Amino acid sequence: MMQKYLTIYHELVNRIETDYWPESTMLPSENELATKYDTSRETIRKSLDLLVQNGYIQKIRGKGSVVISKAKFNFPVSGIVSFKELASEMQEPVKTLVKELALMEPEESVQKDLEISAKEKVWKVVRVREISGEKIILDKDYFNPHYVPDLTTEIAADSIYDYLEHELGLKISFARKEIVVEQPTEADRKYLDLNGFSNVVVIKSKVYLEDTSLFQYTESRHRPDKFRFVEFARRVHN
Amino acid sequence: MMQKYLTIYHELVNRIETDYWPESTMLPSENELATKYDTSRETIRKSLDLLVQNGYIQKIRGKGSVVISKAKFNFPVSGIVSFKELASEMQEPVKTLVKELALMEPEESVQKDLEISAKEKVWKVVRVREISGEKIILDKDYFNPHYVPDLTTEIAADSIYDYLEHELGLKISFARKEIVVEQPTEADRKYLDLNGFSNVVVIKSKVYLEDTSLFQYTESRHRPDKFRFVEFARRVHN
DNA sequence: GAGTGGTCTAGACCACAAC
DNA sequence: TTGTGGTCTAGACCACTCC
Repeated sequence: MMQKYLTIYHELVNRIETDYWPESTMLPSENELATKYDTSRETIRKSLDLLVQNGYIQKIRGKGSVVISKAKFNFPVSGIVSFKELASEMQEPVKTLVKELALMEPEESVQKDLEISAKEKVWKVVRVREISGEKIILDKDYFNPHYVPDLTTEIAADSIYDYLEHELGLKISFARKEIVVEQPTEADRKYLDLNGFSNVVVIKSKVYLEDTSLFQYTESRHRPDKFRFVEFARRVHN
Repeated sequence: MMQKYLTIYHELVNRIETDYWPESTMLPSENELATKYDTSRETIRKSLDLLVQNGYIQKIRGKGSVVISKAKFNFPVSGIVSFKELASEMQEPVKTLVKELALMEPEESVQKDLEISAKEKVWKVVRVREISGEKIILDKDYFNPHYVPDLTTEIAADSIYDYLEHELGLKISFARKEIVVEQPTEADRKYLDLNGFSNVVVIKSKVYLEDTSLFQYTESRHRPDKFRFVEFARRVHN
């Protein structure tokens, strides 16, 4: 049995996404919802908090909750969401090409990024993402073998995250990301269809497990014309 | 009197940022904190939720809350945080140059972005941000005059957000942002020290008030070598 | 004055981790 | 078995909006 507040949250999301409640509609009041779902107001508020965080509604004190949802879609900015998950929401056909997969002694910079002591080996995976037949993204992943003892080309071609979460039972929890623009490296020129572009957009991520251990460092290198990042942000007055 | 949970949140943030609780320390349990602050556990949990959202701690079921904070700093990515706020956290000297300020009939694209009917005028503000003597960022802001009737060069040179929030009493609430890479425009070439770069990173934002009305559209155009965006992301399993 | 969302309480039971 | 965080409840009072 799923938690009440999550069940209610999903039902409300559904009503918004199916336009049962179109944009700028007022939701029923918290008391009404509590009665309707036969629960307490605090539980309803927990569901509404999720709607607020995910950009579906805006609460207005003394008035109520307004639907503000718009089309929402992210372009592949990997790190905490798997490429397979993103690809499933995209229109264009996508393909993954595994270029490199090895357990090796890492370069010094990676050693530092993965916070690993010298001489420890790491998994290095290099993959190209092809979108509509063009090689757009170069993903370089490094895994701490303490958490990821084995990897195969089959896994890398499908979804490493699927494998980690469902086969190994790892619980991925949070990531620290950084987006910068860099000069293309040799590997970028070799593997990507750069079309003369003299920059690539790079998303660098450190990914952590539920117990706060760092297990992955990733660089996702994008051709700039195909890069797009969307965000919903709230102004905080803490 | 500030709300209890915010007061407690700030006190906990302070303990983390001053290294009273360094990284990977275990916080006192929720029950201990509730006793210590003479409050209920739910109130403590509200404070801890804020710490989680802002990347200070990670909660582990059955164990406790671990400090995960690292140095946190954002490079000027304007839209929902004012440049003045960002500048105050930066090391380098910054300067704002107002290049244009006028109430005018907007181009068609801006009309659309601001969701304004034809023939309505908008405030257009063009400003250059100089960092360590280099012209790095070009900010183009458009305001709906229904919410922002007056603007002056003095306000634009200092902080428009200060003026909106403290003088006009506007309550800025949320924004939808998009980050893309574009070719430099004529204005970019004219106003910025592009140093031969053939791309600019553009952050486009629509900014909304508490009552969900759209009042501002902004393009913040950055020289790519000085652009940097950092993010803390959680993996959601909703 | 009636209705809304914001805060806070004092309990309860649960799933999970550690011993 | 004990202690932790996760969920849920039924109430209370407040600040705010609207009529």
